[in-house]
Amino acid sequence: MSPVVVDFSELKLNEESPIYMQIVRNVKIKMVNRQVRDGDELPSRRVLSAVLEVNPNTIQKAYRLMEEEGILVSFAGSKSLLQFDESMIDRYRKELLVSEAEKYIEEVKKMGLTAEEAVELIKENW
Amino acid sequence: MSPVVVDFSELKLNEESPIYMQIVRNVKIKMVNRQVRDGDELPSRRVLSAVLEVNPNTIQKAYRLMEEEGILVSFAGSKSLLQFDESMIDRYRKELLVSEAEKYIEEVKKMGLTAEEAVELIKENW
DNA sequence: TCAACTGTATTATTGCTATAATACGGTTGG
DNA sequence: CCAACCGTATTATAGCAATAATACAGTTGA
Repeated sequence: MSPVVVDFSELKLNEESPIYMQIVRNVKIKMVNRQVRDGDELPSRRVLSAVLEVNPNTIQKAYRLMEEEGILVSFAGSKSLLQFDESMIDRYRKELLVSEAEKYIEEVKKMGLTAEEAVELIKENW
Repeated sequence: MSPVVVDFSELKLNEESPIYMQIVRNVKIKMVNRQVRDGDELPSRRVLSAVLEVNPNTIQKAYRLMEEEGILVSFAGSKSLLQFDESMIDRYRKELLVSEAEKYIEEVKKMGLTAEEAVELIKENW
């Protein structure tokens, strides 16, 4: 069976948060969306740095962070493999979604919106 | 008539964006919420730096940015006054609200939510 | 086998945000 | 008048993210 190497070619980086955090976040979103599976392989640091056009050290920082979170295992001189189960997917899904909702709610409350107006604003801009 | 000096004592700074930008954004929100009026006076750089416990240079950067946006006029050795009209309030209100909605929508779409689910998530977390 | 990869580590440099410590000249109120 | 404010400007330092250029040892596949 051919190895499954995760694709990052569609990832668009922005300047609102550190690149290494955007990469970690992107992996979590792929987990939630079932675009990656337990055991899938991440591109090497050097390959991904070329694909995303960022420094290898930045990729290393992202990978190290995922290792510390326990979703990535690296073997010296070898592959880097994703490692996670359903409970982690559930946790990340909730974390990602609720934090986005809370951010939105906090900001529109500052501008005096009601829940109904906040909902209407979402529908208008969907 | 006693001068109206804008209050910043309730402003909570975070570390998600530069302080000087948070200050500018806070003034715009105050405009939208009618908490400030055209002609109101901002605290001096030194006073606000003491209130917010940040460096005077950071306040200067925020004030300079507002001058460049045309909502603040400063007189050397004298007061700093807000200057804006209804059309600017309308513009800022739309800018602030739509950008928040778009950010939320973009993120939850990444996780495959439908418009209905996105709305439900807002209601649940309101 | 061995060249080409892999992960890992180090040092230097750049840019931005923020702090710190001053300095200078204009404005103002008692 | 003049002390106490004001806005403005400069220089130095620090931390973080990111880049750049290497280096080294382990793994792997043709």
